[in-house]
Amino acid sequence: MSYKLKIQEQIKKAVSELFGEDNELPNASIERTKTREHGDVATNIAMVLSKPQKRNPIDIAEDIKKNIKIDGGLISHIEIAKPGFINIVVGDYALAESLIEICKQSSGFGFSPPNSKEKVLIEYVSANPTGDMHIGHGRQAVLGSSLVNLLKANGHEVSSEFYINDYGEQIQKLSETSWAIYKKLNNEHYEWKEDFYPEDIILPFVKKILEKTPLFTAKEKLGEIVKDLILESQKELLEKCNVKFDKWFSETGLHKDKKVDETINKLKENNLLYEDEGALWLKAKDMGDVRDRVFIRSDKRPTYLVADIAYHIDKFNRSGNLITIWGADHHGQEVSLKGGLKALGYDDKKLEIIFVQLVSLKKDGQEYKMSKRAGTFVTIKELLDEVGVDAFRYFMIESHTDNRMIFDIDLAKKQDKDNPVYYIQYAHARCCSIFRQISQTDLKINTEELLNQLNQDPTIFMNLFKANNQEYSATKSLILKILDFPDEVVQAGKNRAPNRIANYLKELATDLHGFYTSCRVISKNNDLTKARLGLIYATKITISNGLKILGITAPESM
RNA sequence: GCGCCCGUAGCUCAGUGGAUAGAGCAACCGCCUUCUAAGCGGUCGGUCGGACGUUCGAGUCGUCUCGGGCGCGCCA
Repeated sequence: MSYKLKIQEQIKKAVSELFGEDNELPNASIERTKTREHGDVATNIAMVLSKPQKRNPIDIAEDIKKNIKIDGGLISHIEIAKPGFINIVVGDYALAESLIEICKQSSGFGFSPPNSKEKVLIEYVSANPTGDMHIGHGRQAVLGSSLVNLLKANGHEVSSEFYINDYGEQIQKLSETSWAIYKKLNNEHYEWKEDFYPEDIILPFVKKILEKTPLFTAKEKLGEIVKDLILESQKELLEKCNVKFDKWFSETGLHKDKKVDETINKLKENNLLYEDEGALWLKAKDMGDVRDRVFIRSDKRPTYLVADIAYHIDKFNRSGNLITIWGADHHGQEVSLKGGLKALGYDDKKLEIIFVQLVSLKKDGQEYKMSKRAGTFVTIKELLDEVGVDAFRYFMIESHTDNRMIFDIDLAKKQDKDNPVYYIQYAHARCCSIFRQISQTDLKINTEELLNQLNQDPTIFMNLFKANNQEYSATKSLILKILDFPDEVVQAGKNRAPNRIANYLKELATDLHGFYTSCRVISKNNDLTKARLGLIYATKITISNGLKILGITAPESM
């Protein structure tokens, strides 16, 4: 049990002794303080109790304080502050005990037991197989893969999926484009339409195919192979970014298996469709949408939206909880998708759609929309080649998904050194470096033996606190920060916000660097050296576990 | 016009209703005979777009308003 929970229990006990057991206080909390002047943790419980008890919060706080044991073990000091805060200074012994727990849990520190929570299926990226993925897809890819890791860290059974839009207009257009390029390469007459995909992107794929199979009679066949090649290249690129999917789900398969027809029939049975101008429409406006939506075109082909409902039904049949990540430009589809699902008896609250705001570009101080034609288009590959996968992922995960990302190309290129990811990685490398050093000294400290010792005996860690003020302060800050990690993982998971982990790691790195600067780890004092080594080990583990969630490497040296 | 998202330091952004709003970059001043200076310490920088409300307490919640982005196709 964490020191925080232990303190919480003590307070609960004190409160129930004073005011009775049945005090439900949803607004009461115990949280880490921002400044040392307010202790290490604080609770607002006296202020929350003030109204129902009709008493001054300060008086209540004083009473609670009297009922709490202050012996330097769990709690070493309590102070009542202004409006009614109870500020608590955590005892050194409780911290030493907590450090032991971390060493024991090691690479599992901060993580809930695997598959201890419900199943979640996350669908993301799902880019069209029609060419290069831009950094907008990159943002979704990094978010999605980090979220997969994050929810796993929270104990969920998670699977991930990429929905391949290999059906309909887009793929038709891909066939037409490929066919025209094919004809051109054979010096035959060809027609180039305005809305075709860019020649420079499709051309290499067609060329590659023609090396093996020079003759084609059907453009659909050619288009099919081009699509497969593009998919393969997307897969490779995403894997380079540490983005992997458990399943690549084909939209065409959905049509072949009559899943789309089934969905249409069910919607018909439920009287949710009507005919107009030769097309079948969903009564979406009744569901709160801005207008009704076409589900079957007048030429009898189903639209993307009805296929997406069929796809989500398929996902629901495989997993109780769904997360779908979309670019913000798709938010208009949410109401009809959820409305359709709800009307067919699925719980739309079990489908969570995360909208990732768009990425726009900044070049020479001016903002642009990403556009191939205007030359303001940055692909994942370009950026990846420029800054490497770690910096790429950090860049993409750093800011919250609700924020529009304005991507400064020049800054990103410059950022190879300035990127905060190196600050975090350097902290990890420093920890590793100390362990390398210790093996070279004549100190009789064997790392493995030390860790075995640290697993059981808190008295070794008590040596950490025999220090001057500056050392003590740096040490305690670092310990408290490490101990925040499990809470951060939970909070980040609940909020679907892996960027919080990035933020947390930055703060942890700051505390490590601070500790490193003011506390020398390897010294003549053997006990102190052991204790500090243990703390460095705990730090290293925490950074590494956090970076693992973000899909970023934790280098041993830099 | 309607719907979704965002307005926090010069720039990029953090900030589960808590106390004196924080980092990084940029600018300026310091710190390497000792475990990696990709580091540390300090200075400068703010009407949290604005107004009203809820609350013991609001950057955070609500209403309104101003500014920006996106969407409102028989495209996906």
